[in-house]
Amino acid sequence: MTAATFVPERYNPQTNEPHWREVWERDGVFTTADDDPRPKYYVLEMFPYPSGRIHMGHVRNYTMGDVVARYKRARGFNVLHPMGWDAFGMPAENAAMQNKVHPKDWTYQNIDHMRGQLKIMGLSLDWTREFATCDVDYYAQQQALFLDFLEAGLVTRKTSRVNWDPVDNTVLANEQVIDGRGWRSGALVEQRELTQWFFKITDFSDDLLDAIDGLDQWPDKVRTMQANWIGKSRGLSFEFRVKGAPEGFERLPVFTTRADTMMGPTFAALAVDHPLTTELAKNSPALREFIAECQRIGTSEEAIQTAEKLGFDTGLKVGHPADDSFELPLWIANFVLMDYGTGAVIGCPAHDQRDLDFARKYDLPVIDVFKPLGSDDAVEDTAFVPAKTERVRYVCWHGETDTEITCQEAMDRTLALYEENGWGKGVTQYRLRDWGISRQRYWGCPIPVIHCDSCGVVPVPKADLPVQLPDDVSFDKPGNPLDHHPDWKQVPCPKCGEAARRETDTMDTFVDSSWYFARFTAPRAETPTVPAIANDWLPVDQYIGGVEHAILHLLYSRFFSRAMQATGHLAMKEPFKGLFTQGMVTHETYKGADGRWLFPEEVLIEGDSARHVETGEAVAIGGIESMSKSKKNVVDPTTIIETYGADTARWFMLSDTPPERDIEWTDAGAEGAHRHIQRVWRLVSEVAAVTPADALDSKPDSFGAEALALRKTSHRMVHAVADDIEKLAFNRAVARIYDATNALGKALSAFDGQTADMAYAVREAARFLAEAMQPMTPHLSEACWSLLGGKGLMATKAWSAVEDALLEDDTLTLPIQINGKKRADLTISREASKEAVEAAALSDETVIKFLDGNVPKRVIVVPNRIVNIVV
RNA sequence: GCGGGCGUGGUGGAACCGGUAGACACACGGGACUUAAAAUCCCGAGGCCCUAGGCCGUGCGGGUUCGAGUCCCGCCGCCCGCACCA
Repeated sequence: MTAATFVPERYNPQTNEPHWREVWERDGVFTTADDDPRPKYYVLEMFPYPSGRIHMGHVRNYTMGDVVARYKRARGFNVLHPMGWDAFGMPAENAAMQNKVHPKDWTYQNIDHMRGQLKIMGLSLDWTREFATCDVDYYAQQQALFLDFLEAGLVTRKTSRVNWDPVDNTVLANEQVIDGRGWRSGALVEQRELTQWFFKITDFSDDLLDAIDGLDQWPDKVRTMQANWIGKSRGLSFEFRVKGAPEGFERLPVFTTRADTMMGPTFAALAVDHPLTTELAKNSPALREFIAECQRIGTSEEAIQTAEKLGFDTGLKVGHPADDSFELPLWIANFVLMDYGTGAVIGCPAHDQRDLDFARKYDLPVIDVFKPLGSDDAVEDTAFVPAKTERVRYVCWHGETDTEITCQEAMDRTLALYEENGWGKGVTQYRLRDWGISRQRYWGCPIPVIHCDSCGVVPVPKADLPVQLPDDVSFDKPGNPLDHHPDWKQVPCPKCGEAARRETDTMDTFVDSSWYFARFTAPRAETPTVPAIANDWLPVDQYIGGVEHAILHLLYSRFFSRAMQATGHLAMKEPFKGLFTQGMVTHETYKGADGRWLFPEEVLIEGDSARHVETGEAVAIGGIESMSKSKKNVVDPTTIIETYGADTARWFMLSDTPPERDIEWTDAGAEGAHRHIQRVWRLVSEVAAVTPADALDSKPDSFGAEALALRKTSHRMVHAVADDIEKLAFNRAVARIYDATNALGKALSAFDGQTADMAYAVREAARFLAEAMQPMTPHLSEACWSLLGGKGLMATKAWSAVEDALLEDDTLTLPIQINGKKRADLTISREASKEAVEAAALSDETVIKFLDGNVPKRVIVVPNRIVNIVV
């Protein structure tokens, strides 16, 4: 048979894919042993919340992780690649309220369904290690960790504010507050102060900040965001002397990062929840009304900072720390945060935009402390906020006039002056706050403590763990079901034996996800970790997930590693050695004539316009946005996999778009991906049919030009794909594979079946193609491998070694520029000296023509790169 | 508001350290095969100028450099996070 007469069968993913998954499962190919002598590699994708169905974002995330896992396995590593479920959280309780289904049943049903969906993706996961964070076995160990942290002094109780729905009598999450109202009741939200549990993450502020330097396999943007979140700053701490203050409030601590503006404040302001504000409100109905109004904004910093600036003049005056006779009016302002600094600020409108907006609104004076060099313009509606390193002219500065120094110098001098005179002192401040973990909800890990009237807060003895969630709960009334449960909280005090009450708060679900990666190393252990095993596997070599977790989840996990180290559960501080943040999956949006969103399958696209599949009504094509249920611009992975197979979905997710960027799902793209799968199968089938099965058993002594060219392409492809996968540049690997596929196709159509060198090159190219695609399209590759007579499973095969001699050419083509513009090409030996290259370039016909008799001023030769002739 | 990121043909993108801008793919157009269609294969293609050839071109405006998509300064647009969504 020849290539011309061979008619291949179409590749059928519906039969092939389940077959290979069964083989992998039968052979336990992806079950990981801890005692395997090979070097360990731990690859982990952020585990999913069991919402009910997997979405395309999961497909993308898990495909990327799987490529790394399969590739590393081929490179000889003992790979740990587990999967679990981030299973506690609000949606289960919402489902319970709406559909009368128990959160536990809802969650485990969702997990069962989603596990099935993940399995058909062909992921190389060790399912024997699976767990859900709502498994009693998991949260029991989390409670043990809590008790250890408590004992180690890493846990504290203090008050903090929550969004309170006065109609439903329940605490609201920030996302449940919409325009200042409760999402269900519509009531205006209030704020309440509750005593809550906190992890003392601020004990590690400096360490969490300093250690960012060592996270050299993390994206710079995430490192910057974490550093900014911790927000270490050096500034001036001083006191306001409050004239006519209520008793105990005569002196108020204040902190400012811009000490150099202390010559120009025009007001002082307190947070709405500052103790003095509360005190003054006792005798002022107007202030109480003002506070209530501010509190309707909610507790999120975003809402507070974007709200219109509001102020209330207390009528009190405070003295400037350097000159008590310089008096500033004391205001209450809604943009001052109680959580940062001391909840009191000194307002210098000329050099802070918020202060300026506030001053303009309430007609407060604006004093220019400094001006840009060469300008005498006074600030109008834009504050002048130069970088600390910028030189500016200080108009009037402690007796000096027109001093030109940098802001940093001015700050240093102010600090020194204040310390000398006892007006204030330099202090270091952090933006980072302790981590409040208390949630007034049912579906979370119970906090294992007991409140006793005589003994106070008593930890649950470890022997009494787990504190299990009761199953018999009702969601008929709002609020925390644990709190209204008839008897769950009634327990004797472990210390004195008297009647006491269980803590009814559960933990923030971020706690669950802050150590699951450690639990995967010993998922059934009766302690949180088995340190010897955990330390062998951790840190996670490559962690992959969405950018939306760049700060909180990752910072909390970093805290947990430190806390687990302090309590003897782990030996390392940093949980994730390599981090990759992938982009989202987007899709076009569609709206019907009545303005309702439409699912993509309801829409028929015709050129630039669209209409409804059934009704034929005109459909408006909207923007390309992140897939979301609310906008219906979602594509169900299961449908895609049923239509095209998992390999097509995987291939599409890796093609074209760089993994860190958003990818747009299009039908055309999916079809294109599928065509490639079919094409590879066709080519490999053809190779199997037209070349002898033993073609690779003996290597020909020499190769003709075409065979050599094909071999160069295949070897370079395997080499480059390996490099690209190491760098997680999957889209580049895909482009390389397309290239090699095209080369194989061309070689095959010219192949007459006679020459041994070409038979060898073609077989080799086909095997390399199947092999390089294995991490991405594992089912197809397994089928190709089998067809080509490969021994054993592709999934367990070692990555092929390439021949270095085939990777580089002896000659290369250099571009020649004249005055920076490309004018000619020069083909020359890779080994040629600079002088030889220069001589060859200057004697080039085109170059001579362009020089037109002019003598080059300069010739720049960058070896193996470029020649630039300057005339 | 604050913090972070991104922006290159009709589209997704490539260009590794500042060195040939547009690899590879999608969509499109033309051709081959076919009774026909699908599938497949081949060819074409950033824009402008009449061609040889040249000019312009990486969101916009400046700058540094022999040379800028890449570095610097200033804008514009879009996206993510903001501590109780996960």
